[in-house]
Amino acid sequence: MTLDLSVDRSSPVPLYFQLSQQLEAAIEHGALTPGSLLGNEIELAARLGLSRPTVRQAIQSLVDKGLLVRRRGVGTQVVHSKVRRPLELSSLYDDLEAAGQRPATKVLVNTVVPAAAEIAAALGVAEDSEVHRIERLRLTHGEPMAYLCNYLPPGLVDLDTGQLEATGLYRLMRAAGITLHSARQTIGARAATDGEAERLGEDPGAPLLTMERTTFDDTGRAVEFGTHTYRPSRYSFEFQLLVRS
Amino acid sequence: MTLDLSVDRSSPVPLYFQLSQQLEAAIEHGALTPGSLLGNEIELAARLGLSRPTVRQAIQSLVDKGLLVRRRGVGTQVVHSKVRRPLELSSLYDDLEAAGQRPATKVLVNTVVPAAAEIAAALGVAEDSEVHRIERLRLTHGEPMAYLCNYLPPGLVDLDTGQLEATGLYRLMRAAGITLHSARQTIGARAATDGEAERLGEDPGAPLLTMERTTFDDTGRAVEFGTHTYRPSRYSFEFQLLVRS
DNA sequence: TCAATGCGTATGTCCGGACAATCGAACTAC
DNA sequence: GTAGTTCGATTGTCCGGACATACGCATTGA
Repeated sequence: MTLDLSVDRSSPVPLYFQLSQQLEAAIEHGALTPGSLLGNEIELAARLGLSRPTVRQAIQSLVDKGLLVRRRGVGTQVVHSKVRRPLELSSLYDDLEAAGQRPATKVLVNTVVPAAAEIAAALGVAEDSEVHRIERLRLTHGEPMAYLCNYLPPGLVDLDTGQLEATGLYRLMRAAGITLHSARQTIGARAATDGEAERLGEDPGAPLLTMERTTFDDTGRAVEFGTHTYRPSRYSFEFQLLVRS
Repeated sequence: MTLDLSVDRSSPVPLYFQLSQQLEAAIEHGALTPGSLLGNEIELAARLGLSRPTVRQAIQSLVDKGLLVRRRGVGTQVVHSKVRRPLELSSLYDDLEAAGQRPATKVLVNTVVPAAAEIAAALGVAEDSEVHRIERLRLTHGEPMAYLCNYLPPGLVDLDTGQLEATGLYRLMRAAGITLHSARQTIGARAATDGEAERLGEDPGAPLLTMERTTFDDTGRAVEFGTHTYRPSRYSFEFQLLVRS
């Protein structure tokens, strides 16, 4: 069966984007079965009344997502494996919400403190200058799941405790006009201290999953530094990687 | 100072790639300082004797890498933050080698076993069909750092114990003509069992960092499944993320 | 003084075409 | 029958141009 594709030239949505979305939907929906050829670009362009560069741009975006593979002299085919999340920079809150977990947040601390050396270095501010400090407990199904401690440079976001409990930190930052660009992460493990064990409902010495992250906006400014600890029985990092070729 | 750029039209290397490499080198080297504008595409194309699409392709590849940011009506500027590793699908061996650690590998088991249910499901083969099983101990500075257990479908790679001790598994697979495409990973933590503690030189119940991974080639075939455990005092996952926009 | 408007500039999108490089298969010669 | 060759198909690279869109800034107006 030939795929039912069409584009709307009166729409403000770019043509290549319309096409790539339709192709992605067709793959998701099963209309394009894994391993099948996509048909050559020239003919596809002619069929849709588009130019080849436009069609190529649409296909390329799906190749970058890992859904398609191009082979010179052969064609473009659909990759078998179901790519779920190519590991984007996401907030724990969004992740849980997407998984249908209905997360709850309890703000333990929301204050301004002088920056310790490590914090100042990560955020690129002067030592002992004032930074925001937020401590939160994230719960699912009424049980604590993670303890989140974050630091932010002053003046970037208005950190309202009520909003922090209703949504994620990243969403607040984006709403404040910050363009998130990249983040440097370290994931490790260690034994719980007495205080951590108490907060998370674990025993002292129990294994904890830890994550440390510094986030940058598109000007290269550090906009957030956080140290998180997770209960490994209730959370693990799961993601999909693509080879960069 | 105007940047010293040039392309070699007689080279088989694509022009856009030559340009992107020179730009990347200039950024790395500091000739292009963070935050500086790159100059408009039209003029850059004219200066190099290239067309604008070619210049755009070069710039776009660096934008995808997170080194540049485009702003319509403004220009293209260099991002401040130093992007190190955009989290590619890499082997532990290569990572350690790149860090100058000189890793050592001890192959504990290299055999063929019937696939248990979990393994068969991950690799997409029939239960109890034969699969390769490899158990390795990775050491740095003479100390154990990770215990790696991997399963591979039969007939893909010739698993020579000597080669396994001299290099990483991924390198062997690539050498065997396998095109690695994507991998699904889960990172977590748990307490060490008695056997694990013994192998890694930790105490029973000590926190361990765990990673489970299934790797696929570009036809969507699962080509490897592995469960790894790391000593958190000696290893943690460190990487850089980019927002997909 | 401050807000609204207009303009220049740069990137975003799209077109139509050309030639090269590579893969797979059919074909041919031994 | 097998190995080497040719050839068609398809993607890779590159060109030159056109118009749309958004941002920053200067100008203008209230």
